[in-house]
Amino acid sequence: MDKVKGKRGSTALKNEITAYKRRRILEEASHLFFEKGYESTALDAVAEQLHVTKPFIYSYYKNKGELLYEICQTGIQLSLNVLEDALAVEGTATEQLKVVVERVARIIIENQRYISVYLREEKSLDPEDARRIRDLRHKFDLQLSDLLAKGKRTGEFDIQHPSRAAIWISGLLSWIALWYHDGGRWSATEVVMDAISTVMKMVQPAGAQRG
Amino acid sequence: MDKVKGKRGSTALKNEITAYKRRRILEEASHLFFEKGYESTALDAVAEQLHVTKPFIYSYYKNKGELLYEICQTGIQLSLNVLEDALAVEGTATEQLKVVVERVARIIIENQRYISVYLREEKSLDPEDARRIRDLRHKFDLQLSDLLAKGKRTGEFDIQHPSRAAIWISGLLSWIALWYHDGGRWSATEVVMDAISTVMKMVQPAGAQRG
DNA sequence: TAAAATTGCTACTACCCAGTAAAAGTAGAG
DNA sequence: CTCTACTTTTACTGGGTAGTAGCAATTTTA
Repeated sequence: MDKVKGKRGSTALKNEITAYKRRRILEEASHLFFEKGYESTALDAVAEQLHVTKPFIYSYYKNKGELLYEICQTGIQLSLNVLEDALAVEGTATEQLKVVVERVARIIIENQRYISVYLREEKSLDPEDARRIRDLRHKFDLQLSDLLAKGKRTGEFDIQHPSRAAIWISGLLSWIALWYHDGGRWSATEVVMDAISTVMKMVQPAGAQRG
Repeated sequence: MDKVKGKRGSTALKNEITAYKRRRILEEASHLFFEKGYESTALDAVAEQLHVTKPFIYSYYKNKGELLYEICQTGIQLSLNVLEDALAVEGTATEQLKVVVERVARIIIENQRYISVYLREEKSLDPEDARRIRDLRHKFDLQLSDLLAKGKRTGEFDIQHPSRAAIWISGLLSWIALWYHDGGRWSATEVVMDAISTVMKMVQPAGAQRG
């Protein structure tokens, strides 16, 4: 029996279970926040989806705001991670940009709930939390901007202002979260492909060939 | 004394005053909904801004939802009107598209509050109201799509699928409402100009000159 | 100036929901 | 079997707000 910090038994497994419960709570909360909006969703409704009660949630999350923070943070952090992974792939700016757009578009479609809850509910976040997430987005835009600047130097891209171009591109990607829906007019793959070619046209110099 | 429909006196002026009061209510409501979100804004707060009381608002609007509807509807209707005006201007598809993007971008910046409240709070709308506004947006996308299709036929535009391109373009325009802010890094004019050149690059065939 | 209509406000209700205290239930250790 | 630690629930409070009934003030009409 280890008395380390007052805990006993197989803490490893216990932590996994706790983590699992937290994930499930987050999942159902994100569904409901996405469907009905944050303020219109009662934690009792989230609890009901999980067949538990509200105080159950409160023993895994400090309050409703923390739940919102984790949802918003998750979406943005995932996008940022994917961007950084994609940038690590060797290649020309053109090749890298294609990989970035493809992967980020995919992750946004897969995590649509998280991203769109963030875009819609930013105002409901605790100001400090909002700032932290804005910093992540800023990091995203900066890295994208650096890539565009690199492509501009090599002559691959024709853009006037990399940081403004980065905003249009990250906007185009975010926009997917706001209108895409499963089983809609277009498949995820079509949307991703179209996002790639649209972004490439935005940056390609006049006279360039279609990639 | 005209007993027409139970009204008397100078109904014309009275109606103007009533309309003015409704506009003022809408204006303050849109400010607060924009700053704090719809559900987090109490009608008492709106009343306070106007130096009146809540029942005052209820004598000009049926309920809080009607206020939200008018705000959302206003923003979208304005954009649609501007699009239709712009399409009435004679010219090639290229010229028309430039005019469309310029005017719509401007109207979106001018009416940012209305547009972004709509984008964020669509889920809080009465389903019937939401449908009506979605129809307006759909009309917008269709007209834009027709313009793109026309440009494609004449060879001015190189796009695979006009209706998907229309979504990217209307997304790019809507996106402005979500990140632009007065006194920020870029002026309204810079943003509008950049929107135009970005959209034109999205549709221009390979080998085309910068406009 | 008095009646009638209109306009706005005071004061209230009814409901919803975030958050909590404390009890009940459950499982492992000896 | 029972003590202990942990998990989940029952049952509640407090604060906030949408919406309303009815009164008070003002303006209009005659």
